[in-house]
Amino acid sequence: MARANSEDVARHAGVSIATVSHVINGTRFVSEETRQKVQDAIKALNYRPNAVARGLATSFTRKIGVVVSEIRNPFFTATARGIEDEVIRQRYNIILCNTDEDPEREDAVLHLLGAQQVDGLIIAPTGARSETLLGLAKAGVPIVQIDRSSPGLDAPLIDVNNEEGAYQAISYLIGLGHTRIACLINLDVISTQTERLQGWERALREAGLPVDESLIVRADPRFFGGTPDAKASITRHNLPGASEVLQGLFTLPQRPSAIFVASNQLTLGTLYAFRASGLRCPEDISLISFDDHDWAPIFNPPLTVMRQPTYQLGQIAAQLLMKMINGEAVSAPPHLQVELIKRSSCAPPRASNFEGLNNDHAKEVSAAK
Amino acid sequence: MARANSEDVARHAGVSIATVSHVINGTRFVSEETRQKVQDAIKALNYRPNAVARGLATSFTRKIGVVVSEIRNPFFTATARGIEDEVIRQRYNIILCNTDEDPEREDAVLHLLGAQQVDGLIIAPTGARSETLLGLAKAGVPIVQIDRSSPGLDAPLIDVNNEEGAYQAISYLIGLGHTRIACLINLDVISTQTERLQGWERALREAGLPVDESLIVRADPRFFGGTPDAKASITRHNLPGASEVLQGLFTLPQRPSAIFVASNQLTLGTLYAFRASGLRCPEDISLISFDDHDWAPIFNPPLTVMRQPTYQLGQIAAQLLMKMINGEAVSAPPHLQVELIKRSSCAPPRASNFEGLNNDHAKEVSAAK
DNA sequence: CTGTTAGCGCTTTCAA
DNA sequence: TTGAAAGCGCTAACAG
Repeated sequence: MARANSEDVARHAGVSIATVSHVINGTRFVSEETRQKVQDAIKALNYRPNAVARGLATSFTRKIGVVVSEIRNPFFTATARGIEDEVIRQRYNIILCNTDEDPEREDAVLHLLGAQQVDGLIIAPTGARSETLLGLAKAGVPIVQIDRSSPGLDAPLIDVNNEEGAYQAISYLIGLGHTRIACLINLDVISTQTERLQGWERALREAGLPVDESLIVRADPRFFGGTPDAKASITRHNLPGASEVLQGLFTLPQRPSAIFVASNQLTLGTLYAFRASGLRCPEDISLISFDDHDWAPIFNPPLTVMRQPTYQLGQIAAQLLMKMINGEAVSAPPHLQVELIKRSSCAPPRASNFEGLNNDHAKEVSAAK
Repeated sequence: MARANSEDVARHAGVSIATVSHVINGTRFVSEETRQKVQDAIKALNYRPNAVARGLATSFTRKIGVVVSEIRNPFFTATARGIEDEVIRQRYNIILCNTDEDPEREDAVLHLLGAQQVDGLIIAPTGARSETLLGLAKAGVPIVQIDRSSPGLDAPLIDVNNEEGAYQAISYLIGLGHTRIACLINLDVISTQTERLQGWERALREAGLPVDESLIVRADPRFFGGTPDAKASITRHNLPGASEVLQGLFTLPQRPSAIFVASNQLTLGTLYAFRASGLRCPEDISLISFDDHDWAPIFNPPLTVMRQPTYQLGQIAAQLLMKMINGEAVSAPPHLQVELIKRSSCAPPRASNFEGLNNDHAKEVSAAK
């Protein structure tokens, strides 16, 4: 049962193929009578226009590319959902691709997306400069960047006020009385991470606190925590590895009394490390992290976080892209705002943190090895 | 800077357009010499074949549709990732669509996908019979179902042994000494839910335990828990609503000593309800639920779950679909196996569950109203 | 108010 | 070993 095409419809309705096209697209006047005949024929033959043929003729394919590092990262999951909800209303589809922060894979998917003639692109670029991406831009493909920006690319970026958000988070901790606040980030080729690091530093400086480089810790971004699933294909390091990074910090003579986690992918690993080191949160150490999680409010302790409007971020990116596709002028939008959600993982530091207890923990940790 | 097409390449290389096509696709012999000229021209012009034109000519678009109810459900997120990893190797892309378990939206996305001439479809269908889906199947579009099956559709289904998994979960609880085990499910038009309910019932019967219908509770499947994000557009009920459903159960004269949650979307809501009712897990009530979460191992208590191989499920579905697209014969694959992950949310029931403590809780709850 | 026709960029017979 | 040319299904001048 081959699908009918517009010629079949035209024949069935006794009109020309052009008329069929025009009643479908409402692109020129058609008398009520013929319009009805065409509609009937369409129904009778169960005709569905072929978007591929249309795409070839018009150069509009009604598909956009959505490129993220990892769809399992809840940040991107929500963003992708926001995008889809937005574009589906205009009968657009999204082609979803993952890069794993790997410039090679990014390159590969961009080539495919280019070949597919997507009408536009929403991308969370890897940190690396991408000639392929620049080429797409030069070829006239509308592009919107999300979360971070790609070197050399002139395309609107939808992101949050990372520097300010981090500044607020650290200031909150300082207000609680903390003076040694660690900062955990992942890849520093990702602009969000460096921006948040800057916010950390500015807050400390403005408070007249020392900026101790040893409190900056980097960990593998591909760590998602419990890894209940088969993620071996993309996971370089496993659980103990991520935990170890933090444990080095926790056995410092002057252990930090609080930790700021700049990446949602690192939060679970941090919580694991607390547990492995026997640190209680917030009694022994406070925690504030970027991104909320649906389990955060009922975790023990409920997590204080910097929430990002992820779904909305996707929506806005999609709205902007659709405008660009429609040839409308667009202006660079302002940062979205992060929001401090105070729950219970931050508390004033206890005096004991800096004395006996700290040493006890250090002993426990060494004993565990 | 318009993109070069095969004609440009042909001209530049001094050969025919047909030859260009053949060197690109390796579809007939071309002398080493001309092949080289073509390759050079391709490089010089930075030529990229247009997949849309190719799709029109060959009727293979190298796109497959992936239809899930909600990409933010971690089950589908992982599945989608498994699919993408699998198909990207064959230079296929996925078009991702959400249905929200809404037959109308399902219908809409299926129409779009059909128009886009996808080479195949992987779908977690809503419970409703879909003429559009059946039409696609009849039109010869290869289809693989995941997680659940659509009424009347004859397409391979990749799922887990739901009935058996539920049976194992309940048997485990019975082995611990539980006799009143509640079963929380969502939409009973979804086959996974009814299958798990059947497993619950069989385990009880085989153990000679009473099957008390009042222990079967249905809750809104669109509940994701803390909803840190703007999900208003798809969420019918809010937090208190979901919690209430459970609280009715917990104030029963003979409160269950354990609860089996048949949907990962209901787990967070259950944990909220525990908290709201002042029930400690596992001291007052045991919990076992379908699907693992990355936060489950470090939750308080660490959650005992029935883990599903989600990523692998996607991979297998994609492998099967690619075979179908390539015209290979495929046979219905066996169920994937769920795995009981024992952590700490299940414990033997305490005598007090059935006496004083129970009434205390009932009082607390009524007092709270 | 409607029909004819030339593409869109590629694949694929059929010839040579 | 290669080329010419007819589509794939649709849109959009151009004509009437």
